[in-house]
Amino acid sequence: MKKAPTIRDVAATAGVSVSVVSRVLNPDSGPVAPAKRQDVLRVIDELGYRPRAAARELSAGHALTIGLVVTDLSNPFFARLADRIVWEARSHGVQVVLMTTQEDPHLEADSLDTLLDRSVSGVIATPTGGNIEKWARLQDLGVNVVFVDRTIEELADVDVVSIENFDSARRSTEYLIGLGHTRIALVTGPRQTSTGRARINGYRAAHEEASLAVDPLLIRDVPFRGDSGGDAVGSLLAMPQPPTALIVANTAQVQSSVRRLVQVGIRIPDELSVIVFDDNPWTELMSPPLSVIRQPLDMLAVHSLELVLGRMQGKLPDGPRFIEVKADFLARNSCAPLAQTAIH
Amino acid sequence: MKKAPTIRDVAATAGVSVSVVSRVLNPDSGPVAPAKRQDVLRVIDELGYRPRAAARELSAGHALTIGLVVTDLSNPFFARLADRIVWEARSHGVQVVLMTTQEDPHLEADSLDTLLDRSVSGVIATPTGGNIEKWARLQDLGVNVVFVDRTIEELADVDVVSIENFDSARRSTEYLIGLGHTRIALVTGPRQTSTGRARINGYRAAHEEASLAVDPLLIRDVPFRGDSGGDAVGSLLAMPQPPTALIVANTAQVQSSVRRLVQVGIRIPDELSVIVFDDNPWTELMSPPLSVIRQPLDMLAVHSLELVLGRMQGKLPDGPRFIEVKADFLARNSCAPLAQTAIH
DNA sequence: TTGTATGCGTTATCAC
DNA sequence: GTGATAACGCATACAA
Repeated sequence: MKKAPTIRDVAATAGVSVSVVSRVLNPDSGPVAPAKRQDVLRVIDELGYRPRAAARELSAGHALTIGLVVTDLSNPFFARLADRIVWEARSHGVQVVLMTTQEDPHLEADSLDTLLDRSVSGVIATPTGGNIEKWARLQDLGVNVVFVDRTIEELADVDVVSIENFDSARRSTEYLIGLGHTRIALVTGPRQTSTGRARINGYRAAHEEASLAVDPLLIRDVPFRGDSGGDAVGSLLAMPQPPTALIVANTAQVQSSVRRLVQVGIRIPDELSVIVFDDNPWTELMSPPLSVIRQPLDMLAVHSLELVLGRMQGKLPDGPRFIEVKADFLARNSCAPLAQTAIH
Repeated sequence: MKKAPTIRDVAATAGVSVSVVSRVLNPDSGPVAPAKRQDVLRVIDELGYRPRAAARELSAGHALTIGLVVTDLSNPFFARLADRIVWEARSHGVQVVLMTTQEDPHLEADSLDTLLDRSVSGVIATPTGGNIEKWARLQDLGVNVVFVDRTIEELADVDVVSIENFDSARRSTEYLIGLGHTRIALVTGPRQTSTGRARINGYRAAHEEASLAVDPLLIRDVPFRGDSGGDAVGSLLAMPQPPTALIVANTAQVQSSVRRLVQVGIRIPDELSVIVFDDNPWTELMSPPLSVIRQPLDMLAVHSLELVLGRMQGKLPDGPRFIEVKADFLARNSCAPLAQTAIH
């Protein structure tokens, strides 16, 4: 177990001073004679020298690193988001430290502290909704914060990237109304979240548009964690006058919801039309293939990274940005006109 | 945008020297009077002081960080593995920097360099198979390396955690043979990988045991990336004498393989019995629910983390460890006796 | 028990 | 063009 060479080793064996080596390492930091540059580069290669990140960061005051704070990587939505972000970040030479919160504000608080210790220059996060002061403090310390998928409205000055929640919910609802459904159930995220509210509003808007009353009992805002989606589905199906259509707009609860549907053996779309918010490949493999609102998480990833990096390089105008990306509705075979819907 | 307080700020406002502060920060590094300790702790809290990681690492010579190198987070197997590892690591106070390789040795090489720069004290990885010297160098520099799921046999002295590949393949094959099948196809990973070979051997062993000849054309070792699984399935189904059973033992290719099966509309298990290596929840949601070899990635995660941490704390005996965890076979409804299998 | 001084590896400032 | 040298923030050996 030998120890890694330092800039001094390079300087010594190349017969120059550390300043010269540093300058070839950071090309724009000063002049260096072409001949010496070659020498130094050769030695660097020979010795396998690599500058230590810790030293750089200490000197620079901040790290070429961003924090990625998601709730849970076992949710394919976040997993794929993370995948794209890591990938995109790499191509810009920035590392990603990953933290998960399990939707728990305490764990989130922990993560934010740690990120601060690391002096990351940016954070991409799906906030739990708590820790307002902590997020503010982070920003105050010069960390660029970008929220993705959700947001915290109390927090000014933070960039946000999300899908068109209102519109997506409205379109799905319209589609089902167009099929003749009047009792459409909605399983969505907590009302405390921006996402949850926007989707409920979209659902409502579609009803108003069609002069349809909405039965509040058909709207279930459930937590992101646990089996809440499945439970909601169970309870909806047990209603005296059950819904003939269902929209699962809580991405984290799609799997649990669908599992319940499969378990109770309800026939889709004959007995129930179904639309889910997801972009999971397996929705296509079911029978019938599920109609989905496909979340373009490539776009989410690209935009959020663009934002942090842009901020880091100071090449973005002041003032928070709000980017909404369109989510496509993909009709497959899980929805049918009400006419052919059996009576329960 | 104010700047974060340093240890000096704390020392000053607490009316002590930096060493005292440092000692309360690192309890076992020296004595400090109870009264002063309280003072310092109070000031730390008031100022919201947190030690900077970069400075600590520079001083210590290494970081309380591990690198996690996986091929691809859009593969749920790795996503969930990552989730568990991050979770487990957090509870031990170590951060995780995440990198993906896309199965590309070049990207992997890049990642290893970066990890070196960061002076991580440990790496958990799913190696691509290349970069032998680089892995060796990493170890030589004192980085604890743990391979998970796969391994590189040329590399001595590295800890490995994997599932019982040979046994899992053998049991699946035996199960199908027991059902009367004699033409069992196997889609697995590249023969260059330890995993791929072990699974082929297991498959072979089951055949020998039953005095059954193996048709080499039924064994398809395909890459981890791309649609190779689907293509293999297509080609298998097009054989003059197609298989009556299929084992997809390449976790990364399960989705593409199953998609193909769904596309061609083959009836499972009537026309084809199917077993896949996976632990993905959606396998249960299909009709019929797929029989699977369930990879206990909780165990993989826990063990690999235990190994790196154990090495980091020097509390593990010398010499490489090889941990194999059992994978359960879960019979669902995608396999049927040959008797009821239709003639193609 | 406490404080002072030095080093960790780099970058940046400034003389030369 | 180049080379000392002082930060950067923390830990630590050593002196007090």
